[in-house]
Amino acid sequence: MEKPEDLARTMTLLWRRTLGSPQGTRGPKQRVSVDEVIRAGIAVADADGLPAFSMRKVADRLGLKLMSIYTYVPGRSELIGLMVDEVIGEVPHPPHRGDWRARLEGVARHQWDECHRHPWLLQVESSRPWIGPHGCDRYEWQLAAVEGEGLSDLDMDQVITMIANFTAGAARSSILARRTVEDSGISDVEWWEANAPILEKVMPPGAYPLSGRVGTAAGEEYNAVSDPDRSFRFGLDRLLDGVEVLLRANRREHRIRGVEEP
Amino acid sequence: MEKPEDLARTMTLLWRRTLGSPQGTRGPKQRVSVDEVIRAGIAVADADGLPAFSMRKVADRLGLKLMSIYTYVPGRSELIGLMVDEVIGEVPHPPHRGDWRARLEGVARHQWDECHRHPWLLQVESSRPWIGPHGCDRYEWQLAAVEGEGLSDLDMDQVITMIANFTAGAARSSILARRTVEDSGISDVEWWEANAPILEKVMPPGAYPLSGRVGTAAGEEYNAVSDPDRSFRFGLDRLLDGVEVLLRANRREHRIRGVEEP
DNA sequence: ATAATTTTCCGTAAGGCATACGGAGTTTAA
DNA sequence: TTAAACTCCGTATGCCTTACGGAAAATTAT
Repeated sequence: MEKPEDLARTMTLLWRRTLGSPQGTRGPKQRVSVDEVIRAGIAVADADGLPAFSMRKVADRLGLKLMSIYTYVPGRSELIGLMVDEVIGEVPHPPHRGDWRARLEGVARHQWDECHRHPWLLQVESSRPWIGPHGCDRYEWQLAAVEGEGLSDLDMDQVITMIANFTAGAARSSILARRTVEDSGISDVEWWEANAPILEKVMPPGAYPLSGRVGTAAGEEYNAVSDPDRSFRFGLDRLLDGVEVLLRANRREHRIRGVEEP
Repeated sequence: MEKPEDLARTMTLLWRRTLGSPQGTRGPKQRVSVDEVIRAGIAVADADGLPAFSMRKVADRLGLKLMSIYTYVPGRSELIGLMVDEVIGEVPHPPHRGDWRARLEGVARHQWDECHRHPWLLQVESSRPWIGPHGCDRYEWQLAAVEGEGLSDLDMDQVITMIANFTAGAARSSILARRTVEDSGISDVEWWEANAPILEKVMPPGAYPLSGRVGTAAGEEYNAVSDPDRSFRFGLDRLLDGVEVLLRANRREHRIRGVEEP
């Protein structure tokens, strides 16, 4: 579905800062820049989400007509790829400080914040992952957080992947919950008024003993049906405890084999 | 954006097995059933994914015309809600066996398999989560996996949420990777032919030392850019190690307080 | 200075989508 | 027998992406 020439063109757009603009200079000047198109795209996606993200809205925001956008980027999905790499580079990766645990927490928190700044990131499903400059920097920075702790190269990759997967899942829950309260055009009251009579009819008392007990406890503690931020911290703590178990096991094995430790 | 009467209607559709069909019997008989509509919807989503899921395709599959579908379900998003609950009930939850670790592994694996059977599940973003019968059963079953291990009600909820979040994130990666090799219309060769010259120009040797080292090791081991199933198992093992740490800490605290243990 | 070339901007149109509305026909209840 | 309720569906509105081609602008070649 994707033409090879579009692929090459998108790659040169992704790496435009490194490559410069090697175009012939004939023809009228462009009224805006690729960067402006990308930033406008991000603004639209931030405001409306990815399903409602349209080329027309990007054009409107720039004072251009719809079809002009296609002289800047090959198409919608390529523009989204460019937006993703742009957003990854938005907040610089802070230098790593503290022990491995603090560093990994930083990596996870960085991704968590990013997902909440641009909730459409988790809606992106490109057929090919684009290899852009900021994505590459990100991976290098993530790996640096676990370098020098005695993990194998493979386990370094696995640990990073695990953190990223968990964070993505938790952020997805969080964003979905936020959308629920924010932009569903129906109020909590209306929602309960419509649901309660049916749920009462359909759930005999004692039908869901554990759900009832736990749901009540959770509801009282959270004052809501869930507390995504808290779930993120809880899960991350357990995950890092698990990493600690792995690191300890590695160190023990090294000692048995007679390898020196710092 | 959602009308209250549609909400109530969808709830009675969700719980149709429990409620029966309390409709007046006037007018022509329906040519198909709601269940058939839902199953047709699932078939379409399985085949084409959620973005390409359309009411017209559902109608075509049932031998009906487009607008007739709207006499069965209020609209597209409500139909998707019904499809989700249907799919959750598709494979019965097996009774829990073994220790807590085996049980939680079963819970995670159940969700993992489900996501791969119906990859569109992770594309669903409803404004309101529908409370359906199978979803309720699922939560009860998940909680039963950690009941009786000395966790507080709140921590039971947190542990389940954590497993679900991680599994969702890992499954998302897995499904994205699968789609990349399967249905992007461009071959691996074409992809590299378009990317390699630019990447060579743009990545001086030594620019990404850790990525280079780890990426090479991972590539050789996986024979691919990633191995999602392996990442899932790795992450789940670390996660469960982390739960074990929590359980141990709980037990120690109980002992200090002089509470009996089984 | 003039012609050729390249590039931008954009109008139009094709083909997809959800769904609001209303009409025709069918079945049951009054 | 008539009124009501319900199903099926044709039509229309208003979104969406993107292929194609034309007009105008800016540079390069002559």
